[in-house]
Amino acid sequence: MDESVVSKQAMQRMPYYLQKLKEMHAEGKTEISARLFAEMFGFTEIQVRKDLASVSSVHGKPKVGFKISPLIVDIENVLGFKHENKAVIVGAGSLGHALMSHKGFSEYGIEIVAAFDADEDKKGIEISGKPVYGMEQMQKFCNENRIEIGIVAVPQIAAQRVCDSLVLSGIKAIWNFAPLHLTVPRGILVQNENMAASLAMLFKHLRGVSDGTD
Amino acid sequence: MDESVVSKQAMQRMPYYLQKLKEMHAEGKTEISARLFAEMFGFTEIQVRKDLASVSSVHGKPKVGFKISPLIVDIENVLGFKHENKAVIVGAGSLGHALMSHKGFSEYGIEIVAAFDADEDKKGIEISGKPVYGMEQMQKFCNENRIEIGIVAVPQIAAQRVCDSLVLSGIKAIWNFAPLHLTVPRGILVQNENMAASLAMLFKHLRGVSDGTD
DNA sequence: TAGATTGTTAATCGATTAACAATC
DNA sequence: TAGATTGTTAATCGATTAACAATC
Repeated sequence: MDESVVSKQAMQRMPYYLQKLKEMHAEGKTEISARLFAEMFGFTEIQVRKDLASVSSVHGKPKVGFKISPLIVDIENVLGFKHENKAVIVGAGSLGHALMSHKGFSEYGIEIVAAFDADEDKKGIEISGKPVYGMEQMQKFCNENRIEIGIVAVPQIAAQRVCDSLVLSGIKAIWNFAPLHLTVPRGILVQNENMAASLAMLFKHLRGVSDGTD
Repeated sequence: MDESVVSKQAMQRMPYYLQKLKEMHAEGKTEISARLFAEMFGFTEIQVRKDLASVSSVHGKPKVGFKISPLIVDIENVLGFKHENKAVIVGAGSLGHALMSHKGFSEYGIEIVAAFDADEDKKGIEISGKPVYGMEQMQKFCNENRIEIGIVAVPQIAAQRVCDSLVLSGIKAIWNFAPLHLTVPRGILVQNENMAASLAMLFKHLRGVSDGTD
């Protein structure tokens, strides 16, 4: 009964399995084989098998594969999508707006409960039914509501300052959409939604392997 | 004169170096040492040195480090941020809106030139000075303007269909914001902006290492 | 010169893949 | 039983880290 170790990269593949499993479940299917997933996602069969085995509470059955229903529960548990994790967002600009309006987050176990913005005009408004407060109310609000996640959706120039305020407000993890490195005390996690890095990969592919040789 | 190999992961760290180098350049600084970067970003000194060496066109100088100006150019070249890459976006909802309004993309070498949306009401409007067309115009537009990048910002349910249309329109790379796996022909790259995976990492940290043990 | 910092070569670590036995 | 698919153990691969020589 070792604590099965799920590698960081396997963790990143889990949401894709989960999404497909839910779809198949809705279609009335009951089993999935590693081979089938491998084909769908373009992973190797062995990799999928290892991934599924590392999270599944029940063994896969030779010749049939893994049972879909328990697997859904297992993956949701591993991912943490089962708990409802409360988050606040800082920055009610167009990105903040998009995130607050996003319907799918509840499915990922995250609930955005409020936003904060330095702009006086935005104070007091609601976006998708969620209140927007002034920055000065952040600390009190986060403490009272035991918020653990802060989402940074402000321009680069304000990001570090906002990040510091979030830390002071008792936040434990920061989801950062600003394109820069945030400096935080030990014990606080910064998860970067690194669009620049994504684009870099994309361009690399476009230009092919032969470029910059001389 | 080997083609220096920049690893995939190093590639993802480059935007952070670039951002900081630009900042330092603006402050009038001329050199950066690996040690200093390591401290700033929480990487190891050796890793930073290897990263910088792998892209730098000029050797670093013992005791001083790397010259900032040429390094900026080198990293921009490696990342592909120098060329202006034209992209179209599909889905003019709140996320599409946020992406179209985002000022920083030009700095990353990407230019969003138009959006497409199935909603009749959105046809003909402009968002941040960029036109929104109906879906039926996509293929013609992309061919005529030799668009290589398509951004998918539609709900999950429409994503695969949109993806197929983009491929038919001659797109070479897809930047996918929908939370599912897209199936594409060989040779087409899908770069996922995988928010679910980010959140999974974040939750894992919040709940600490001890969870799901029994 | 002395010392800080780079560059290079080898060792380690983690993740993926391969080979093959186990089992429904 | 036969065959498909799982599970496990070993081999490979890529990235990081360590050790140390080179050099401004």
